[in-house]
Amino acid sequence: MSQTVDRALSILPLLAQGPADLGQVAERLGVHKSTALRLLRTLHEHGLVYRQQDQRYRLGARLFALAQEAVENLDVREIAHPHLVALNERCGHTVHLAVYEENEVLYIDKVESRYPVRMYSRIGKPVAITVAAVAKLLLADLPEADRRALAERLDFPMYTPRSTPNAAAFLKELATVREQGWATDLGGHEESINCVGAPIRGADGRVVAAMSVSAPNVVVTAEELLSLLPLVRRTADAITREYSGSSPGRHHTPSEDSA
Amino acid sequence: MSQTVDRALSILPLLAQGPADLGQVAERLGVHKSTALRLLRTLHEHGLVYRQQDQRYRLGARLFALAQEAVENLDVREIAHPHLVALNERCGHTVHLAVYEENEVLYIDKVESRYPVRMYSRIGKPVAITVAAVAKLLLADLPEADRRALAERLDFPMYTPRSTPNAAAFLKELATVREQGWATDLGGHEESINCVGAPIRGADGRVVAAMSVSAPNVVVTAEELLSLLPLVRRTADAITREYSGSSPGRHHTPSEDSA
DNA sequence: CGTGCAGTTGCATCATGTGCAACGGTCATT
DNA sequence: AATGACCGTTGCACATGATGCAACTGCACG
Repeated sequence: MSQTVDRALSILPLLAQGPADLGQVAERLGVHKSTALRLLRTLHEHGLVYRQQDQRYRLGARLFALAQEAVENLDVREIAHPHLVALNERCGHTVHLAVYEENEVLYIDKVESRYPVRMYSRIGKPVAITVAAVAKLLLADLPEADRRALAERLDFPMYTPRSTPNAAAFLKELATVREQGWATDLGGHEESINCVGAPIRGADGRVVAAMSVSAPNVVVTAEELLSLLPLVRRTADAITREYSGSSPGRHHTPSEDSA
Repeated sequence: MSQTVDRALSILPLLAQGPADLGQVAERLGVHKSTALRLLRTLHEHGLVYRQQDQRYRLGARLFALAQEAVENLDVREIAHPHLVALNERCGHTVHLAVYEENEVLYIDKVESRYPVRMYSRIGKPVAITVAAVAKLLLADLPEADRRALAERLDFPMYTPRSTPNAAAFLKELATVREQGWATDLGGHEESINCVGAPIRGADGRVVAAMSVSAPNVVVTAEELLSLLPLVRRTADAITREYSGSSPGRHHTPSEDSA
């Protein structure tokens, strides 16, 4: 909507692919060098872009700062974290928390076995949206039309023989997940890794986040992992209760909304 | 330099503090609501900003994607990583890799004991620039004038009684580090954590990154950790050799540059 | 010593971003 | 129920501010 800003922001993904000099930026943007220069300077002032010794530009540090601050401030994450830690202490496995946003699913917290290490290593990276338990949970809650539209648009990479193969199977899986209120990923992403997950809901009943417990085959069998399901669901429900109950001050009104 | 872009980008740190609605954004930007709307829409189209159900805006997922891609593409990181892993396998402790940029020091890689987990949990967060071993290494290499100017500008929080107390002590410490070619942090940030670090240099001899090994008191004493210094230095030197030698294709000319 | 290339600057033009005022929807008040 | 306040949204006329050009600089290379 705003040409100048639009052009400036287009520079970011361009630089994400690797450093580029002024000429390259101008060319790939389709603008005059002087224009590109001014845009880059503005980005630079805000720290989003950094100029290395060879004069080429690359993405800057402030970007990390922003991403960091953003994730720190997510209400759900804050509320959920202690619950995730507690769950991890009881079962010992890796615990994930994820949200859905604009056709992407991303992890916003993770508790690793033993160490309570928040690791954002996969943030931003395309999560295996067609197979991950948390992805199924988040997508299952979308209105049917959206689910259908999304399924059509997706690729279905066969990470393993047990990966979701196509849109039809995916939609069926989502329907199941939607009905039963929990989800699994049994070797669909990595042959030897299984997950069980449950949804976290807002005051209006809609799924706002999803959590899962993951463990490799060699530690516990899929059956053993599934036996944790009640515990996982109880944890998710506890988070749901706290989240939908305690934050009426944050949201304008915790009621309405339909779309 | 470009007013429109400048305003748009100013929205990001604003939203990093927490979600805000249109009115708040417009007010804090000092522009008309309709202007703020158009800027937000543009940011939204690029995924940098997300609109939650209550219509308020917060930072978007693409931000993480960009930060992620950016860090993935850092040459030093790529080259250093296997060396860091090898070092970790030999000594078992946590290994960090950091760079300096625009008055900030940030971690770009980390190898945790046992697990080769890349953890960006501290990326973007103000690293304890006055005490961390890697920070000292990176800052020690700046031209003296810059060091002095920076030291004046800094705060010197006393994380522990052993933290660097003031600018004078800091500059002295940097001089020492500069001369000896390695640095430590003995309980200066967390009472029980010690670190030893060494610099990684580019072809021109300037410090481009720094690495360190950290371990808690309870596992190894400071003396024991210091005994790892030769190993740490050898690792850093190995990275230096590979980095300054092998990448003549990436940089225009691996020679010149002085500023 | 000249040629070519990349980054930078100043400037005239007009495209673009701007603020205003008016509309529509939702919620709170009387 | 009806009223009023508030917030997001739209269309528009104006002039601010972004654009591309051309000329200048500094550097590297032949």
